Amino acid sequence: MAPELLEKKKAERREGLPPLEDVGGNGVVMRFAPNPSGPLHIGHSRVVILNDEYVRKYGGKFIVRMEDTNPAKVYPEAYDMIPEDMDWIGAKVHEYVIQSDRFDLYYKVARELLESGHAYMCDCDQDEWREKKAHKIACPHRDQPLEKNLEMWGRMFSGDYAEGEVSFVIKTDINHPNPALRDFSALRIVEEPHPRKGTKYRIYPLMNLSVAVDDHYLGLTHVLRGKDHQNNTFRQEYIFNYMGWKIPHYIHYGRVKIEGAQLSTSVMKEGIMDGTYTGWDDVRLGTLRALKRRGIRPEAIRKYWVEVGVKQVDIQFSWENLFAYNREIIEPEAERYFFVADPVRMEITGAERITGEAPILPNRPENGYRTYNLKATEGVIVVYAPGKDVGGKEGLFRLKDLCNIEIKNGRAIFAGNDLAAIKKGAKIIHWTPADSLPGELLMPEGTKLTGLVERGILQGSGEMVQFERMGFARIEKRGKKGIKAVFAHR
RNA sequence: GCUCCCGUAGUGUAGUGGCCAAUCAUGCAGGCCUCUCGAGCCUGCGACACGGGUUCAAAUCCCGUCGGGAGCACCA
Repeated sequence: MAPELLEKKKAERREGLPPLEDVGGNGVVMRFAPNPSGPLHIGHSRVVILNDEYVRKYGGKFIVRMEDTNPAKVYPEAYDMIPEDMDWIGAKVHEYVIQSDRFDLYYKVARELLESGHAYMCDCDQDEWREKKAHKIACPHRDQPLEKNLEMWGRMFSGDYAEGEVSFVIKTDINHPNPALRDFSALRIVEEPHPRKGTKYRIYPLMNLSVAVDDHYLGLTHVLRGKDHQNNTFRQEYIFNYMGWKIPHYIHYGRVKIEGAQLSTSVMKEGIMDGTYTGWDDVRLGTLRALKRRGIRPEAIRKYWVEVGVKQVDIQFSWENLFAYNREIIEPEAERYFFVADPVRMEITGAERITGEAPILPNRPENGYRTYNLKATEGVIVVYAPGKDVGGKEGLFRLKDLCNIEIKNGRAIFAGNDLAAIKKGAKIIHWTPADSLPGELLMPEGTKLTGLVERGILQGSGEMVQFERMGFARIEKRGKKGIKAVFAHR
């Protein structure tokens, strides 16, 4: 028998995203529909990446649609921040659409729905209406004649009603077993001025109307949305069916639980206002701006979400896994330096001169070395070491890439340069020469570590560095007076 | 209360009836390495929620239980 037949066949492991169904010759048309209430955060990035990946894979069009049909939730600067974030994350957007430019279209469709008997005008008390619906009871307006609906429609537009007094309701099935799917409002009065349109409009669509209308008129073929929209999809399907439109493929992905970063736009906004946060790129926030500042590469975020995929399972976001992908990207190019936090001054005796060198990039020695040439003044050579490593401790230590020292009775004595010391149990620590620069390292919790950084960092130019034995960091400021860096991860 | 969705190692993921005593990544533990709490190499740890059924055969199909999530707004 041929040997290959004896071997166990391993099933091919699927790479990348699962294929999309029913892709036509012109590819796909997909959308990302953010509410412009603030900049994008890590949660948004999932659907952005997924859409972008599919449009790249199949060709077609990626539309970003600003869903600003609730003036109270609009943060005007977001109209500019979102495209910036899309660019940073590396998404290729073919078209931007703003819903507040399309009110007339929503009115037109709503009017058609009213005339075809699939909707009604209702001025019931909101609470009573909801209560009736919960018990499968139709409100008196549900079956009123078209003339009456048209009359109320006209009065809504002419200003006879105040906010909250009337709404345009789409009929579904008042007896539907799923209470979430019984008749729903689709147009309501909003008096608050719109950041882009001022007081031009008073009648605002609710998302189920505007989304259905736009998904149709923008020609969407496939829509990715969170599982929390499942019922909205069912509601919108009523509109599609009433209008005789072809329904795009709606694909629902599971909820993502993200811990360890602030994602609530309102909390972030408030915190920035009152000074709790330094801005939208405060490292404690989960915004893309904050991640950028922390040295997280968009490619790592992309890889992470592609790996997670589009399943309906709810998942736990893993910073560890994201960092692992990021590390893979930055590790080869992050220049190595020593940063000593909480430095302890050490006076090494027993040597007049100590020299050493260390590669700037361990895997690319051709990129050069940091060289150390320390000379004694009045019999001592001064270096600084991390308080947590040497504070109050004794024994044999290896100053990485320099020499061994023996700490005894609080004094440091030169102990040769034999690497065998490591085998004998000498703890490897990092250190910094006497002429080092002040350094500040901003940690993800918002705290700052202060310490010393070796001068060689001034020769470097890369954005990302690795402070050996501490982790990767992004350099924000580099100058003769010192450096400021933001911690990324180990 | 009603309705919908989901349930593979710590985390994410592959797997749609036999090739699964279950894939890959990450994590963790140990080892190697003339020097990092980084990288690389090697070894190990670790999962089909549970119970029935269908079948010669089930992670994969059916039913039930349990567990998780979502919705029932004139927010998105």
